[in-house]
Amino acid sequence: MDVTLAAGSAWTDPACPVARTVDLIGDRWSLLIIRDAMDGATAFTEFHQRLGIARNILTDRLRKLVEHGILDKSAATDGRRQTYRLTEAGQDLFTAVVALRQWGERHAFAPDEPHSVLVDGQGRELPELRPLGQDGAPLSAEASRVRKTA
Amino acid sequence: MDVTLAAGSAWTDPACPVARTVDLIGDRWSLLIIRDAMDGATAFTEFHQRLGIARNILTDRLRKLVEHGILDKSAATDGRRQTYRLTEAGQDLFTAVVALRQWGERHAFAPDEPHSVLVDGQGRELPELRPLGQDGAPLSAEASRVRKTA
DNA sequence: CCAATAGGTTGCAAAATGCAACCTATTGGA
DNA sequence: TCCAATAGGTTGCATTTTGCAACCTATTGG
Repeated sequence: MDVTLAAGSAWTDPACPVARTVDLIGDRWSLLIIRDAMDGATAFTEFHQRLGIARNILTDRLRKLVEHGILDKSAATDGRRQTYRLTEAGQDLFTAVVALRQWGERHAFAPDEPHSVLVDGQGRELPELRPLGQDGAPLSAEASRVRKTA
Repeated sequence: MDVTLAAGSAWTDPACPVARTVDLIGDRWSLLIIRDAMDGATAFTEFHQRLGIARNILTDRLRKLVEHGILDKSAATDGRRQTYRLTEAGQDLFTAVVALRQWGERHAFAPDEPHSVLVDGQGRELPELRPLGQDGAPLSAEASRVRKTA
């Protein structure tokens, strides 16, 4: 596998996986495009209507997401449509999207404010995601640390 | 609790917790500031040096993160320093940071490329985070759906 | 065969970002 | 006691990114 950012641009912090991920999808729109793709959107117009994003920016973001191996672009059977689908790497962002969603539910809404809910096949809300240590106990930021590369 | 964006600006998608979270921390720097705060950074200069961010932008991001209840600002015992600490809401972003980190480890590095590693108190790497259904089985994006608010 | 649909591109204005110089308060040491 | 260094900003200006609206081309269904 060969992973690259745009030609002529460099990683913000090459050794840090968080920074690399932010470099790839950390703008105002990419994650929402991915969210909608997970919710079934596949066509340009569909993303445009759901998001209210400017068309030229959407073009650019879709191109970059394809470039970065997160979306796959193909011609639909209907010859005028293009189909954008999540690659395996794109689907693997599900965990991150769920984590951001659950944080938003807890901290970005007033207690009485309604919001959409992510449910499983049986219509039940998902349990809260939490990092665990190797021993299976919940792990906090203070109880962990970043081991720098040699 | 009262949650607001900047005065004069509106949520990109008010009913969606993912979108609200992105509105709050979805720019090139906020998540990296939070990452460094989790790694022990507390002072303006410390963030500036670790990130290589422009000073005026750092000032702006720190102010917004404080405004949004993610960081807390206080005068240090050393009268010239300010101390920025994660609030409870800020610490609660740990799950999201871990999810983004683990995705980056899996998809933003070539197999032989070195990267920093997050370890628990005993120096052991964390297990991979995965969303589960109420039944405890791993849940994929396709097996879930978003239930819109009435 | 023609209007509607789909997926763009282009030009220009507005906003966000980055850089470097400057400013003020506190501090520690000679 | 004073003064250079430290810390945390602010300001002005250039560059980059974003947003809006108009335009373009190919395909489709009636």
